[in-house]
Amino acid sequence: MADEEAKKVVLDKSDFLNWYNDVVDVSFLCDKRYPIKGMNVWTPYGWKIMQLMDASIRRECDATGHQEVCFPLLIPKTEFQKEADHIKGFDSEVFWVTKGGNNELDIPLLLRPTSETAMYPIFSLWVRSHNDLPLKTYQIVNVFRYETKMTRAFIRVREIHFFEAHTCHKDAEDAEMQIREDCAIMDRVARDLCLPYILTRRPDWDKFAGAVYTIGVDTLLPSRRTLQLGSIHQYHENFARPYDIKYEGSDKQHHYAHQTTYGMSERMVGAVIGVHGDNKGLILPPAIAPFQFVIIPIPAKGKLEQVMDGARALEKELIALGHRVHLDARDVRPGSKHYDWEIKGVPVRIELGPRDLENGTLVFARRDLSTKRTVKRADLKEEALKELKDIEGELLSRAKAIIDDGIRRASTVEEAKEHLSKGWDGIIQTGWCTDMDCAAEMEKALDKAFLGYPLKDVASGELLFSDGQCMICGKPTKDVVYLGRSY
RNA sequence: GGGGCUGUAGGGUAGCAUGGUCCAUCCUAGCUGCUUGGGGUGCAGUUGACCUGAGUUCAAAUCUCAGCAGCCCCA
Repeated sequence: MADEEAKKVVLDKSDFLNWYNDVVDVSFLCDKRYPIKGMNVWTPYGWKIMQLMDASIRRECDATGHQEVCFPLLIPKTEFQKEADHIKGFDSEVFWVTKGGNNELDIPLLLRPTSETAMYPIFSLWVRSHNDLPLKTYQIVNVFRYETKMTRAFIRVREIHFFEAHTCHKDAEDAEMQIREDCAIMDRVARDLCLPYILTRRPDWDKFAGAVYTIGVDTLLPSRRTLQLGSIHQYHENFARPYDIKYEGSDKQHHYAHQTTYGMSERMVGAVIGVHGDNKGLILPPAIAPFQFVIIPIPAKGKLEQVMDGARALEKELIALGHRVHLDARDVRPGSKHYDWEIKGVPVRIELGPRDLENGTLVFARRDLSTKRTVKRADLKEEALKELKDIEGELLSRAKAIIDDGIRRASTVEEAKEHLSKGWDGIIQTGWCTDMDCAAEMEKALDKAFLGYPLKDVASGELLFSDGQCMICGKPTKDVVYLGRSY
């Protein structure tokens, strides 16, 4: 099937999970027919979106002094086992390589589920003195996790296109600064995706295996369930000790490095699909749309060549202006081109026909609002920029509206149920005394899981506190928690 | 982790209960030709499939078992 063509189905976003599968299918972002569970093929169009997201991440990492590296895919079992909590966390979901040719391997190798245990033995060689710090690295590679639950394109897969930053610092304070920088990077990347998000510190039982604490970055889908965009981890010396990452300080003493990591994945593609898409298909934010403009020529008898010449000139000019453009020159009717590119989420379709050639105009069709307007050909530069900016603004404000109505406060179970009884099923903000029994009872009463402790804002990294009471036992507490449901 | 359902051309389906009617139905997409062209043109012709393996049987798309894959529900 040619990449340009889209299939016909009836999309219904009110049935979110089916809608999601259908929209991935018809927009053909990946080919799910590869015969291994949870391993899909990236199509040219889907891969381009991922690459543009990667480019956004690379730009931000490079600008903040990170260096891109690439570590091997295989990790010896012996290295993997050095940090106890880490093993426990990943044990059940690693793929093992146990044979080379016909020979059993002496030391089994595993496909990285994440790269701590691949990188840190080498970090211990790289980090010698305080002059080597901070060490800020990242890589964009595939990781493997043996998911036993049902897989879902981009959201739960076994081969994951993954970004991971790994840093080493001289002390805890420097590592904290890194985490704040990570939040700032997240903020800029999320802006490209037009996705607002929620920052929470995960509860202890839900933190990354081996971390001191984990900050989760979640966006909210229209179904008011969360989808994780990324996570940021503070390790302190937890990995530096078993992997012996030490440096000699200016005090001539040897110290363990303090480490952080930051992860994001192809799940962001899932989030963009889920948050922005509608019953006509995808809606892509301009920053990551493979084509920001698609030109649809409207031919007429005897004027085909003139129209095509005009279309080619228009294409050339838009490219020169720095936009990603596609001229759809297929010999099919214009109407079917509209449908095809609508499904694929192209922000702006530009019609150019004989009338436009005569009048010196173009017709802009916006994907997000489904509106058309006529613009002067002479104003192309300004109009093109304005259109993309307007679309970004519209997508962001729609997504913000989902989050704004997605979190509600409740100090008692009754109050929470009051919210939930009206068909609203979002995130509940409440107080928690930190007692585990209360946590379990809370999750059960609300039929939701702990998301974590919300952060006050991106810049400070501080938690949001308030004078409240535990939802279950009523004891006074300053701790504020979010409970919700996730994909 | 437990349970249920499903697997037929690129996609969607009929056939399966009661094995033979099926070198397998229809829609769509593909290909060839003509026609058409500001939101899914129309006509004619045409290519293409029973998930894999084992079993039962004179005979398997259809029954049995296993594997693989997909979907759903519950914990």
